[in-house]
Amino acid sequence: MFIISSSASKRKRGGPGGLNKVCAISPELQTVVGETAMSRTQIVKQLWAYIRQNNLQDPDDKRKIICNDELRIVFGTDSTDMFKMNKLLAKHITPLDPKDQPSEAKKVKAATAAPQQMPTINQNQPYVVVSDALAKFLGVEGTVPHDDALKYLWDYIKANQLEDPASASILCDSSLQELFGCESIPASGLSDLLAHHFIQRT
DNA sequence: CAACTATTTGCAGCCTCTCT
DNA sequence: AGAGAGGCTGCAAATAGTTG
Repeated sequence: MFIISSSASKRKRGGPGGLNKVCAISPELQTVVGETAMSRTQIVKQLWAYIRQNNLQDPDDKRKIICNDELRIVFGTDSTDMFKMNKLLAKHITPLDPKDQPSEAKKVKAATAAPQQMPTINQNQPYVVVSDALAKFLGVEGTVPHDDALKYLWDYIKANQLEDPASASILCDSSLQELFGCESIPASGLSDLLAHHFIQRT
């Protein structure tokens, strides 16, 4: 967080690839992050969300991670730390078919085109005014950070075990049915459905 | 080929503010 | 004015692909 604000001018290089490249996720790791393919950064993000959700951080040293049964299968150890975690993650991340990569990279590249004209990356994370139904679901008064809404939704889905890995879909409980108006939704379409509840950016 | 990209928390150093 | 306390900022570490 501080790195971006302090040295944004210094960090002009890098790009859509690297850690932002979408990779395939092993079945073991899929049970934790709930996706079949994600970028490394997203995987790490989801993993930390999972760790917090299940209180798997060592109280004495929050960089250390105590593995539950699922993480033990993934990492093959009872405990690890945030640095080793990235190393162990590499075993569960494999590059997607090269044919698929250009389009994805292109998409991100297009989004970051003309970087000299774009002030900072933080401007891509505005607050959005959400529908009453979503505001009620999230427990907010009407506005919410765009990314946090999706994150909260995933946290809720995982907490209530609403994922169906077999069909890569999400089973809607009463709250989600009220929000989305259907009994199940494809995991890949979650962000699109969520976007329907965004009224305007602030 | 080095730098950059994202993510996390702890630690060190610097700066500012308040109190004596 | 000097000293102490507290807050803020930046770096460290791992990962690998992309870019200049």
